[in-house]
Formats: sequence, C-alpha cells, structure tokens
Amino acid sequence: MKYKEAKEELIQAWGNLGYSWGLNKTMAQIHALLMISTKPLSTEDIMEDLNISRGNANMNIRALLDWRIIYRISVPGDRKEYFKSEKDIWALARQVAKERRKRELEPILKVLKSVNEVQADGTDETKELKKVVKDLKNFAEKSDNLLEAFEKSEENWFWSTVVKMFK
Amino acid sequence: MKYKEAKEELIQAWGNLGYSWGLNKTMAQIHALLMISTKPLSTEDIMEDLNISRGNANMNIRALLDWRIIYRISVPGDRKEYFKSEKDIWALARQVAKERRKRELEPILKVLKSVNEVQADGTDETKELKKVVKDLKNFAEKSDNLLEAFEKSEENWFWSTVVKMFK
DNA sequence: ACGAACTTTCAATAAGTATTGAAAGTTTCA
DNA sequence: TGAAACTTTCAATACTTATTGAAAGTTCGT
Repeated sequence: MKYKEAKEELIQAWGNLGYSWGLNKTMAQIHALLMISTKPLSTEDIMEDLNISRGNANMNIRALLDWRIIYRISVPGDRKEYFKSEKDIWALARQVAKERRKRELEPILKVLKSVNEVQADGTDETKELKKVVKDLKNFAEKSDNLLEAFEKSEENWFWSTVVKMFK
Repeated sequence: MKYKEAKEELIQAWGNLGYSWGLNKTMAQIHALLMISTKPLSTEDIMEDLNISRGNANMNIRALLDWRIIYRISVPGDRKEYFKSEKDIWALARQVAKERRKRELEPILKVLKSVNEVQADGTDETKELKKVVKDLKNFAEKSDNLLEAFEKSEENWFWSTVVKMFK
C-alpha cells in the first residue's frame, strides 16, 4: 500500500472512530490529519488537504480546541496560526472521556436526581418508575466515578491493572 | 413531581443517554417506555404513548430486537405481538457494549491492520504514519480485549474490582 | 380458500446537521 | 492611520437521517 492511499484510509477510519467517540466526521478527520502530520498545519493547509471550505475548517478547528485535543502553535515571523494535535492516544482518550462525562453523563445524572423525587402514590406504575430510576441512577453514578478515575489514571498502570483484573 | 411528568422527563433523558450509547432517539425512547412499563406493550400502545407513526414504531422496535435489548412476547389468545425490555441495566450495558464492539471497533481494527502495511519508503511522513497506526492499533486492540472481558463479566465482581482498582 | 387481524415496506416528505463562501471583524506593522 | 493578512460569522444551501402513512405482505382461524 502506498503512502497516499494509507493516509486516506486512515483519515477515513479515524473519521468513523471519532464519530463513535462523539466527535463529528470533519472534526475527526482534521484531527487525524494533524495526528499524522510531521509539522503543525495552518487552516489553509487543512482546507486544501481535506478539500473543505474556510468556514468549515475554522468551525471544526475551534471545536477541537474546545475539546482540548489540538493546540494552537504560533510560528515566529508568521502571522498565520498553526495547529498540532495531541499525539498521545492515551491522553486523547482521557480527554475525550473527560469531555463526554461533562457533556453527556452529568446532565443525565441531574435529570435522574430530579426524577427520583416522584411522589410515591402507591400505584404499580410509580413503583416501577422509582425502581428503574434508582437502578439507572446507581449505574450512572458508578460509571461517572469510574470515568473520573480513568481520567486521572496512568496508562501503564491502567492496562496492567486491567490485565490482572480480567485474568 | 407527578408520575406523568417524571415519566416524560425520564423518557427524554433516556433518549439522550441512548443516543450517546449509539442508539437513536426514538429507539431509546421506546426502550425507556418499555423499561418503566409494568406489562409488555404492543406496537399500538407504543405508537399512542410516544405519538409516533406505525412505520416508525415498527422500524425502531425491530432495531431494538436486532440489538437484543427488547424481546417479543406473545400472549395466548391474542394475535398481537407484545414487547418487553431487558430491565437489568447491567445486562443492557453489556449488550450495548457487545453490539458496539461488533459494529464500530471491529471494522476499524480491520482498517488499521491493512493500513499498517504501508510501504516503508524512508520518508518522515511514512514513519509518522506508521507510528500513529501502530499506537492506534495497540490502543484499539487493548480496548477490544477490555470490552470483550466486560461483556462476559459479572456485575458485582466488576464493580468491586473497579473500586479496588481505583482506591 | 377467504377475510380479518396484524406486520412490514417504502416512496414521499419533514426535520436535523453539515458545509459553503462571501462579508464583517480583528490584528499587525509600516 | 491605512491596508494587508488573517480569522470569524452567518444566511443560504446541500446533504443526511428520521418519520409518515398508505399499500402490500403475512398469518391465522373458520
């Protein structure tokens, strides 16, 4: 397989992976491009390489900055902004976990806590609802704690512990 | 909070949770409805409760069956099909993990393995690409193993191990 | 084999998301 | 301060995905 072909396949695959991690396709593709680039790229570079418009490039670059998985780089004597990605996949995974916990899990926990206060009127429906909410809340809280710990963990330690855990 | 209000909020919240788990909104809402229902529901019941069309209800019920997180129930003397959901959240989480591993992680692993065969032509670009692919493949394989083990694990054992792990 | 009861399909359409590109905004420096 | 170099915004539009509902298909009891 040639470099160009491999590069395109990887950007494509990363686009999909990113999507299932909660990014959107273009975001993930820009990230992939920065991952395999040997030097920081400008908005212009990204536009050309992925064949996307300036607006689109700009928007998605900002989203990636917002997720804190790419960084701004300034080159002395050049007014353009350049970008490079976090290249450590472990750091990337932790960061994504952190953002998703904040964006998805926490709002749901909030709702579960409020729904938990449904009036106990003695009907079966209410009982069932309370039970489901309790179970779900319990699960969500445990997941939240697990993710929080994951965000703070060390790669080598994490995997070796996991290996022991499932042996 | 009244039952009706709580029910609606829960279905809404579950819709969001399900979405971030890779289901779509309606699928997740049907599932939520079945979770809190005290008895199996027919397509008709679901249509009425969620205010959706027959086609939509049918499609999403089938998708849920396909994910194996709801089941068909037949009531003797009644020709309609009824559905009930898996109510154990742990079992649900494991099943979702299983489906997503199959649907998302495995295809990406396949691509990574093929991209890995890029020709080493000695350029920096190729070196960088090979490095990224190697790291990503390594991470994806480890995640795949972790998920596989998770799918087979027991709830109590899992959480108690996790607690120990991050203590 | 017929028709009632039920389920599935699918073309049309609605709703939601992503993308464009030109205009407006900002920064820098001569 | 002026204007070139660059970034951001946003209304218009293209693209994607979800939803509808009527028609076609299936199943079952008589």
